[in-house]
Amino acid sequence: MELGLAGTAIARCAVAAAPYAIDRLYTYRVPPGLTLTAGQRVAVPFGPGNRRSEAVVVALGESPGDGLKDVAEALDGEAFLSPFQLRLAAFVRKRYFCTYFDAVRAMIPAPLWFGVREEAALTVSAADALAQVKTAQAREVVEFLDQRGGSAPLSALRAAFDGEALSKALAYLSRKKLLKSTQDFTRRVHDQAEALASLAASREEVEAYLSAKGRGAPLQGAALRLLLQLGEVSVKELSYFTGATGATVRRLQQLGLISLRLRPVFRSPLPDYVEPKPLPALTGEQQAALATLSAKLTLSDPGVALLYGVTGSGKTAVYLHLIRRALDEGRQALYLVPEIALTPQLIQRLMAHFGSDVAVLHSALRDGERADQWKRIRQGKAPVVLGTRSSVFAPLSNLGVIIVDEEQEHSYQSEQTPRYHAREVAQYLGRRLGALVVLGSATPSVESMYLAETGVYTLCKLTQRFNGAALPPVEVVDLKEELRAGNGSVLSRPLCRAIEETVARGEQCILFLNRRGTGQYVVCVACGEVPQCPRCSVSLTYHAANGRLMCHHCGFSQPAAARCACGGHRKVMGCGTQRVEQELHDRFPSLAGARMDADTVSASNTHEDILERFRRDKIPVLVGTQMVTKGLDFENVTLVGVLDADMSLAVNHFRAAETTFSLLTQVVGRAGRGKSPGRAILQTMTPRHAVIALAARQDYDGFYRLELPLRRLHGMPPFRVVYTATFVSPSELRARRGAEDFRAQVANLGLEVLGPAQAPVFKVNNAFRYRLSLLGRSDGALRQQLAAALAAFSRAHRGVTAYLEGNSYD
DNA sequence: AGCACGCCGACT
DNA sequence: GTCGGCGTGCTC
Repeated sequence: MELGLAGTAIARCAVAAAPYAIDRLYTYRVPPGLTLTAGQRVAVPFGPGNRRSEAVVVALGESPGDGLKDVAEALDGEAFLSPFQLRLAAFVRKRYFCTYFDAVRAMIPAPLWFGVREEAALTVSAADALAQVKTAQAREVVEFLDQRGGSAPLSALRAAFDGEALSKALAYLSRKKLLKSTQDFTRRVHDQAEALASLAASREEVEAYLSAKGRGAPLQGAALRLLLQLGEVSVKELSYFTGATGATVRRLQQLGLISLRLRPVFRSPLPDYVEPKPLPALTGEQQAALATLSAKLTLSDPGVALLYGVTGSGKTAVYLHLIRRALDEGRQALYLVPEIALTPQLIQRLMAHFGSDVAVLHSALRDGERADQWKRIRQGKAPVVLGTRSSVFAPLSNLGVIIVDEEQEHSYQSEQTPRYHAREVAQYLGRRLGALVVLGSATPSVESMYLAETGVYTLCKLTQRFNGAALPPVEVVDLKEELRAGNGSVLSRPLCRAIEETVARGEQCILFLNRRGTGQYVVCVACGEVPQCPRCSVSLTYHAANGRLMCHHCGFSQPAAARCACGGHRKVMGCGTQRVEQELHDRFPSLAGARMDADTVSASNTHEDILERFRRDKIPVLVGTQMVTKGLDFENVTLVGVLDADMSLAVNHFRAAETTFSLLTQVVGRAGRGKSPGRAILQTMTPRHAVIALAARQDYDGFYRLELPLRRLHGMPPFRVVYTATFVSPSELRARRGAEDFRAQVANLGLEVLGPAQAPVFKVNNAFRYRLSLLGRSDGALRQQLAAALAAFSRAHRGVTAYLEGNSYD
């Protein structure tokens, strides 16, 4: 220890309570007796009221500092995040305009977050408090607390009182110093462990004990004999096989014959065992791609590769070989997929080759499973990680390869703070850890293809379908013509004929509804009124399952009354999958159908259940949304119908054409994966639209050559970055003024600014949203200037929340 | 954001 | 006087 000059031990922390406007690392004194490590979570006092806030220690040091507050307590026993993850958090903060803590929290799986429990306590006796309190609400709160011995959790108060009145009363009481609130932090999920028993005495001693007991104590005898045979056995198994109870085990432990130890148990969603298989044999083309890619694995800066392979060309086989190579180099592999639905089939394949080296991470896992998969990864027990967007933050520090499959999918873009894009984060990881990043797609995003074409990425192509099968022929049906012929149904005549023919051959069909989230709604037949959300500027969606009208933005719901306020009858509208199912039934009464969408998929009736039934029972028709497009591989499906091919073109977004093309190509690719040839039918209102025609021909190159000049012309990605700034306030005027002010503030940064315009959903939860689009170069200096402008804005505009995002994928 | 402080008008 | 509303300043 230094003499005299020794400074105080300090911790620089990312504090949860610090909003964007004042976000920086805050310095606290580490009180004597507390030892901290960078990456550990702590509780600190913050603000004038010294409310306790969660924080993460980012760095430790010494300083002469005085006037520093003390760290209140350590929440973790050891570092929770690695030094690398802390660096990654710093990158995320800079890149995505969020706070340190937002960035750090992204690295932690939600089940391992701390929850705050807030408790309100009277500081004086209830009688003394009542003597000083005049308002009725505050008196009621004091009495409520008094009945509970002077204190109660805030949640109990919230349940008992009206929200507005309660916050007034609490503010009043704490102003008078009659009330103090405390915060403590608890974790949702705890570690699980199992007890293992083993012999603590020598074989001879145990045998001596057994013969001395003779026929007495049969349970002890059975337990000891099992242990003699097996060595170490979990107490659970010991009880199961011998009937021994906790008492028997305790007695044996007291006698010194056995000892117990705890071993952590990892709760797991993975199958216990998958039959091992050799890696799939590769075609010449696949081998060439693998050779190019694996040559990069050993480079110190392998860069990014785009694996552009037509549907069914066997990209997955290349990935598997690449993962094998990475493992052989002693390194880890991260395999990202856009949808949870894709993981079950992939887990089987990965485990067949890599066994217990595989971990899986996504938000549909149960809390305990998710937490434990994460811990296995952190402990280095699972060098192969399969997961969705958020698993790009998995605690891997020795990555050799990162695969981003279906890289064009917008589900890689996070919709919550931090609004990161997993493909971008993957590229950061690649650079920092010297890992190869492989972007895979049959329809790459225009950005990625542009970077591959200009030599920034390495381009690998797979042009042949794996089994040599031809792509299915595609027929485009003009729905306007159907209407003219008097067919207003969602099923055109050619599609109906095709369904009949397919079913007659004992083959199966998939009907795809290009519905983007919006479901069914109700409308009054008499006055035409559509029930709106009282808090948001959207119509309420009808949910048949609970018979309620619900708002997808704020959670509002109400029973779906059969009659409107005017007395008129209400009718369910919208081309949902339900309606398609109904029309199918009307047209083909004897035909069985299955439906897959957000309404029919649930915890007890998963994707896999529905798909398994479809496969096993040879259900003739499957009707579904987005979910049916992804990676399904059914040999017996020979007809794919797209009911409304142009739906996603109507969206006013620069990526509309790309999304539509990609979606249609994927859907069409679902047909004819087996021995029988497949076919596809696209129903559309705009049969001459270039994107529809190109998708019908499965002509990606044609699409790219059409789209790139348009992007260049409009200054859209990849030529510029679209920054989107959103301004939210309960006051419409303030939100708009805010947007105008920000526009003025960034006027000299050389950006093209569009707006302010009302956001697509103008009002959400009684708050109004205005938006600015800023087009500009993607460079660090500009981002820094924008970040500074945003922070200054937040300080200057009270009551307006501003968000900024620099990679609009949504 | 969340809190304290200070100023003001209104009620009592 | 005391309360609530609102603008302003600060957060290790």
